[in-house]
Amino acid sequence: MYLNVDGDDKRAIYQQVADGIKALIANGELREGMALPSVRQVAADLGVNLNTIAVAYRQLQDEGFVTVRHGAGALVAARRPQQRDREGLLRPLRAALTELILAGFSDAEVAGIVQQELALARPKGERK
Amino acid sequence: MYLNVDGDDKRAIYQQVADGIKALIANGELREGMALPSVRQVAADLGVNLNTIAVAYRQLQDEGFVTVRHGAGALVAARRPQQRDREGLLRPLRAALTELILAGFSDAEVAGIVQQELALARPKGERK
Amino acid sequence: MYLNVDGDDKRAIYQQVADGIKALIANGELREGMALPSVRQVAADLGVNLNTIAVAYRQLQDEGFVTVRHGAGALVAARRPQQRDREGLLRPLRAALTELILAGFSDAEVAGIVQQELALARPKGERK
Amino acid sequence: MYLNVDGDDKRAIYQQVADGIKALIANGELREGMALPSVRQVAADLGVNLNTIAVAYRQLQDEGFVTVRHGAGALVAARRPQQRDREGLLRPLRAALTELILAGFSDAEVAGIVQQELALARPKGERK
DNA sequence: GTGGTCTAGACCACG
DNA sequence: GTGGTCTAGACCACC
Repeated sequence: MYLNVDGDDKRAIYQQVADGIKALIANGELREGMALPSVRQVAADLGVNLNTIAVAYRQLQDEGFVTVRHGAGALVAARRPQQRDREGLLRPLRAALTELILAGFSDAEVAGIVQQELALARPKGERK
Repeated sequence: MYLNVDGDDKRAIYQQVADGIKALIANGELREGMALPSVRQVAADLGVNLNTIAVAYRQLQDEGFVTVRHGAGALVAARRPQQRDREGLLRPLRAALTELILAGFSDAEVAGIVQQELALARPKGERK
Repeated sequence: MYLNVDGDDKRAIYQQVADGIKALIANGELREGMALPSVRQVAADLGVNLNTIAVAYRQLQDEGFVTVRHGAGALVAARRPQQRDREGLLRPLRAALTELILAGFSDAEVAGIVQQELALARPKGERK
Repeated sequence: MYLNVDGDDKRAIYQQVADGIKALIANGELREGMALPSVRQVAADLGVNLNTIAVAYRQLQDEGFVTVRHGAGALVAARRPQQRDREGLLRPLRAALTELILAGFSDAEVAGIVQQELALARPKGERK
């Protein structure tokens, strides 16, 4: 279970944690129904405040990735290709691609980088 | 010159403006040496405070995309494929791709979306 | 912790503060990992507006001297001998030396002044 | 007569011009009694506004480096090791040295850089 | 006209 | 508690 927080990362700590757990769900390390580590556990492992992790879990719950069982930990929710507004989904992608373009990468290079990142973000044996 | 701010966007206003100008530079609407609209102009157009736009311009200057000449306006800087640390460049891309994956898109679909966004982010006649 | 702003100084207040903190880092009063005083604290101490100090801290963060953790304070960043373009580094030195020359100091005198200032700018026990 | 303005330089244009002329005086290219090029000439050469150069000349006059003959151009003033307040003279030096230290240079390296810059800033045949 | 700085005061987001 | 953002409005510096 690889979660970490990085001081050089501009995202808030809770966001790094939430994004990290989403990544674990995306790549299959965390599968439907599996229990997430407890808030206390994560807080201790990462050396951050309990409330910070609680906020991350709260966001994951709000977004539907996790179901919290009152007083009994959190589970990875059943996958739901629920439609999120396409705009909210594409905005971060656009910004990221713009940065790559301005950094001087060609379309082909960007496509290559994307393929590479997708390979890392996907479950090992499952190609969709 | 299409710049706008969106209340639904989670980014700060000044960040939306800065990102918007970067996008205009990336797609060639703003080319090297061209003058940016004045801080006051943008502020009036978008209906936000002068200082907010000034912060955006300052960030663009700090990042080297724009050269500001005190008392005269701001110009799009000569391009500098200056290397930024790769991590800082890839982190936002990773997060964006993770969201697409979790939204249920296959690798092929994601690749298609990326191609489509790249086409929009690039200058019309210039394919790199 | 000696920070002060001087009305006779031509630099902007936020710049004086940023430079002052850089000096404290350079001379070892602020070491890697140490917490900086809070924005509010500095603002109160110096009798200037909160935002002015916030601008200084932001510049320090942008230049990599400080890592700011939203909601928790700011820390002196781990040192990074990251290369800045030599020109930008030498220009202020050239201007300063020119002023000394025009003030009538000989090369030897200038060298002496530089040694004296270096001694003040360095940590007490550590000569590099 | 080498004067130029650089968009990457953070100083105001008029300040770059004034500093440039001071450097020419310091290194002997402009000697006591010599005529400075006309405001119009410099403005045309550098491609900047007349008023900008006028401001630079005004500053040089205020600081005593130049005597302006109403309607008849400007001359390099007789040298005057006039005491400027030491603080105002040392502040820029301190800031420049701090930046060098933070960039990772040792005392010896800084001293070497200073010697090198002094050699460039001095008249060829005259070592003081 | 341009951008730069500063203030006062408000509200939000984070830990 | 911390820092981040935004506003309104002022004044300055530069071209």
